[in-house]
Amino acid sequence: MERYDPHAFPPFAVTVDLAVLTVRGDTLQVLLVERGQDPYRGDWALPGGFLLPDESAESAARRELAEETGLSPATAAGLHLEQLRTYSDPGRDPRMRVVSVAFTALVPDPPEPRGGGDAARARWVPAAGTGPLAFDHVRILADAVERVAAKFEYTCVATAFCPPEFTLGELQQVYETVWGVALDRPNFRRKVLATPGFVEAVEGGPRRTGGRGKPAALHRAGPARSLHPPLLRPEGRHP
Amino acid sequence: MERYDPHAFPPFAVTVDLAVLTVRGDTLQVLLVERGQDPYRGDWALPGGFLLPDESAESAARRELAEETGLSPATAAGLHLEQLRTYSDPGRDPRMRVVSVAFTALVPDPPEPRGGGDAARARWVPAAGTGPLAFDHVRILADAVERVAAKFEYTCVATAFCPPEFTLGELQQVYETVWGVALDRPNFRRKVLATPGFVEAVEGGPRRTGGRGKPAALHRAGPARSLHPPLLRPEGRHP
DNA sequence: GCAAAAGTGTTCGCAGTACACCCATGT
DNA sequence: ACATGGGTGTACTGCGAACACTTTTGC
Repeated sequence: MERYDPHAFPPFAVTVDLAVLTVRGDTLQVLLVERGQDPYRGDWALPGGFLLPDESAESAARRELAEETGLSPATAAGLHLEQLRTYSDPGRDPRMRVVSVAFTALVPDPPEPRGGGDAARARWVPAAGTGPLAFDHVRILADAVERVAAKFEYTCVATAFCPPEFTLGELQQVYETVWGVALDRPNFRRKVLATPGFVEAVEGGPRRTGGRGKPAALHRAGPARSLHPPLLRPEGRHP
Repeated sequence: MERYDPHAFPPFAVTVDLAVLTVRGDTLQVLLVERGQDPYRGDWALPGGFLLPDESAESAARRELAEETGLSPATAAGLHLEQLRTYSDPGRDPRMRVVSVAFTALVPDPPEPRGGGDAARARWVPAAGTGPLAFDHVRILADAVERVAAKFEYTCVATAFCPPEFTLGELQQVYETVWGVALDRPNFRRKVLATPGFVEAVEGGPRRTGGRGKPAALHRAGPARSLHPPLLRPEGRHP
């Protein structure tokens, strides 16, 4: 930094890109928007945009998240948002040098697709096997999915995919979807309940989920953020 | 991104900052440079610098790493370098908007301090309890140290702190230093050897380390990058 | 009654823990 | 001889895997 004239630095554009993930039914889905401008006009891409002059990447990401999901800023403020990594290869944007700070957002099921804000169109698609995406977004998406799957092992973020109150069956469904494996229900249940602060029981009547079967007890996300000992994927796969 | 004129984006300066860590004896140390220019002239800071117009953040980080450590580019190319996260708060640089991509580098002990390249002076200092640093570098350093400690649990990066050939005692010393705890030697040994690809035995004569004691067998870092099951810190502490 | 989902109990094996103990070298 | 660090063996314990079983609902 010492040998540069502060007024002669090479200028870059800085953007944020968001991998907004949700679990719907038994598939992990990602929010994509259709690009309305060149380059990649008409292609699908991760939502994102330029940093404004006076905001941090985190602020920009949360602003974009609220715009693209169509949620109120108050609701969007509570969503789980986490920096993934920064992509800076020259040539990743054909127009100019763009450095992009990528984020992963985990949202509970029902935020309706809605082509909110400015994006031409927006939709949820399965995160595995999206077609080609604009820029290097296929790689960003792959990194995001792998990171989330890895984080499930030693953190409590899985509850970010669940509504405020959820059953242990729903939480297990989230794990099984993200990991793509079946888990033993009794063991999963014990493991979760044995971790202090992972989930908290909700007093009051249980509810039925799909109607059939015994009504399940409801739980809330607890204050814990990490899982000790971790909950490891059956066939330990770490790339 | 759609509503912006490509030629009217807000410009930012982009830098890389490096937390270059090593284990010397029984302390984790970080490489600091003395700033030769305002702002923070005369203060200590993490090494780093601006991105050149045609390089990625990774390239810039490796270039700076070679310059600051004074190692040959060929040697520096083999060092463990990993993106940490990006710091973008407005006001983190008093002059202008600077977005910094931070990296963590792990180097084996003996790369001599050397105030290489352009930095006025450079020195190794204990990573815990450095005085105040320039910019937000105290926070970057803290994030780097915590990340490394966490990675030791489920990856094989610890060998990056060791020379090409090392003893299991040295590897254990690295773990104990980074975690700040004592480990049981027989159990550590079995755990490491039971993980395929973590370390490989070197044929040929054993060597003595400090002279005293039984000569230890030498090992090389193996091809494995992850640890399954993980090697957990005794008092599971994850912030 | 039957299917489906929640919830409980129990057995088994293995991995991590905590040691005791032997080996090889320098002083 | 003894201190120092390397290396091996072993008994105990607790968690996770696997699976049987009971409970409560909708149809």
